[in-house]
Amino acid sequence: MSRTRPPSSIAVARLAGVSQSAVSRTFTPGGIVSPATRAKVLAAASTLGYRPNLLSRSLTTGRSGIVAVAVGGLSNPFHAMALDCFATGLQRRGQQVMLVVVEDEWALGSAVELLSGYQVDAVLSSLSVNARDVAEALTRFGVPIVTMNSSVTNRWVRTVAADDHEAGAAIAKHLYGQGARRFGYIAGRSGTLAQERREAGFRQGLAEFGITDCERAQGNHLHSGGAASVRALYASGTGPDGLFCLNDLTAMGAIDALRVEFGLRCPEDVLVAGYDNIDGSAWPPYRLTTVDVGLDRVAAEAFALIEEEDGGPPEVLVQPRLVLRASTRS
Amino acid sequence: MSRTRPPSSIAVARLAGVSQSAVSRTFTPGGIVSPATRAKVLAAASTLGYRPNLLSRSLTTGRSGIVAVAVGGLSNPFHAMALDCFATGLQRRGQQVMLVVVEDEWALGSAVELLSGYQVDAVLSSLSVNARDVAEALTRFGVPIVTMNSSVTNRWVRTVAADDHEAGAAIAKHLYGQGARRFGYIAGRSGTLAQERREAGFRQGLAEFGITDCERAQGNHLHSGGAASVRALYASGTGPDGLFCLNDLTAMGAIDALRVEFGLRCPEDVLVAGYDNIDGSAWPPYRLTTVDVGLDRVAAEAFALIEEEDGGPPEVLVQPRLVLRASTRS
DNA sequence: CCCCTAACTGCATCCGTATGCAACATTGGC
DNA sequence: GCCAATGTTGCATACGGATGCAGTTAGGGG
Repeated sequence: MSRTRPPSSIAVARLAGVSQSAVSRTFTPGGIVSPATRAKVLAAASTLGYRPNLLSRSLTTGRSGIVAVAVGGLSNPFHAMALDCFATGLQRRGQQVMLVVVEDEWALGSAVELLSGYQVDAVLSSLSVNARDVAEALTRFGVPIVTMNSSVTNRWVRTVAADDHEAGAAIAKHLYGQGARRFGYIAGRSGTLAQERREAGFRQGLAEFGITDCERAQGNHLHSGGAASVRALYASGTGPDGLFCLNDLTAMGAIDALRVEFGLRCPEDVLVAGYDNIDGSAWPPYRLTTVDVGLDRVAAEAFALIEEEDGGPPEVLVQPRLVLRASTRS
Repeated sequence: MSRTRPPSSIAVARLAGVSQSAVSRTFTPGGIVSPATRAKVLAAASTLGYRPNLLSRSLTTGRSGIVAVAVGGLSNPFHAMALDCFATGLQRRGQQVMLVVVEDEWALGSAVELLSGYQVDAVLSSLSVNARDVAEALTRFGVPIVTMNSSVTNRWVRTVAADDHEAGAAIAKHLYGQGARRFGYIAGRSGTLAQERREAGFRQGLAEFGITDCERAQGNHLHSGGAASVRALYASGTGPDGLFCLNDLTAMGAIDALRVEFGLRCPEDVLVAGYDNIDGSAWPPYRLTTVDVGLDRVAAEAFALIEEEDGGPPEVLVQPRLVLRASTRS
């Protein structure tokens, strides 16, 4: 596509019969120009279709106005929600979003390396950083990074976390209160912090009722993993009657498999709870009890963190909210 | 966050005892430097943690390496899928993604205005452009724009379209073949082209069986709109026994409402088909017959278009694929 | 009517990198 | 031992815009 260079401030200045600085000042917020000059400049700019080149502006100002957002696979609605939240929030604040889709925290490292070349003002990530060497690598770029649920933080890597432990315990208490006595937990793929905290909280919650047994299966954060886990848990003998899944997608897969493959009803035979409060969790086939982390608040805290002067807290905790629905109403 | 400016090529040059141009050539693909100099430069660069500033590079080269992607609300999984496709494809091609979340095509106009200030090399959008003045506004920026399903195209605004008309007709034929005789169509909010083509194709398909009656309701592209439309269609008397919805989310809402609010079964009482083939459409409660537009091919064609020299086709058509599932198996 | 001040303008320079051009060194051929 | 060809290097400048500083102008007060 043969692109001719767009008009520069010099071209506008020439047409308007003023200096290039006058053009620059006209388009710089807070720039001092007389109304007459401003009018001439704006007229010339509009006939030429001039728009200031924001990249070269960032050369002098040192701020690009670009914030990078790194998210995991968008086929998980939670990641899509998080991205939507971050992106619209940033747009409202007049910042641009550079998107990176990333597999895991190691990919985050190389992504940030690349992004630092684009002088991004900050990086927001819905992934967590739990490996010390990844955190150190990220630190090298001198870019403020805000992640979700990281266990490793430092001057440049901060985190906004939901109180997953608390939420896990609350789910345990709720399930017990609804009459469940044989418990199961369906985990995610890797040992992420969110995952570990939810499970630990759940088990501690159970322990308070003197329950130490809790079956466990490994999913993949997706619908298919929930279904596969149910197959593993219920294949022989009686499975759990209270099931906590690390996220909604997993829980929905679990419910579907319980019904279709084992003829078990939810909530009559098995109580199921999830996490994330994605749109689908509220639909009639599921009516899933779940946990809403409050992405709006997470985003707001993240925005505050990247503006924070040095010395801000390395970790901010947000209180998630239990969403009770029919999937756990016995 | 007090950020100290990152090291520049001059700093590296000084440390390595060479000229700034030598540093530049070392980091420019195809740059001519002797192995000895390159080694010195790389050593100095690594001790300083130097990364070339890609923004100032784009100042001289005229290409930023940034492609903008504009998508509608990400709570619709289809948009999330499209974004995922575009983003991973662009990343693989070494381009960066600037994301804009946008309400409608008018918002697209102002978004592109802003983006052109960032010298994006191209704009990909999962929205369609149907208003002539929007298309003309977009043209002013001299940025190649590839949209989905636009009815207005020109030198700068091209489009990759799925053959929605054909797909709509195929759905009609399929529903008729499965025994449906009273038909209904649930539309989207606005008069987008995709929407109109799907409906027109559906009606034409019905016409081939001599059917000219087709009830109609207006949804909102979301689950809630499908449910509301079903309420409108089935409130009085017998509703349709063959229902085509402009997208999967709407269809899933329709199915849920049919079952929960009217006690109607799908597919036994009503055949329901959707469009998009989002993940959830395959889950047991729905097993939705739908249309897969083949986002991979769409993305590939879009990439080809933005590289095309002048004179490429303004519109590329992609053949969608019918996905038959239990929701239409009588 | 004059002087001082405030408002504005343009000049020059800088931001970090790319690149045409001339200068330079090295090597080989004769 | 001289010249030319080849391969490197640095100098200078350009990209588009922001800004300190000095100079200009207009306006107000005495």
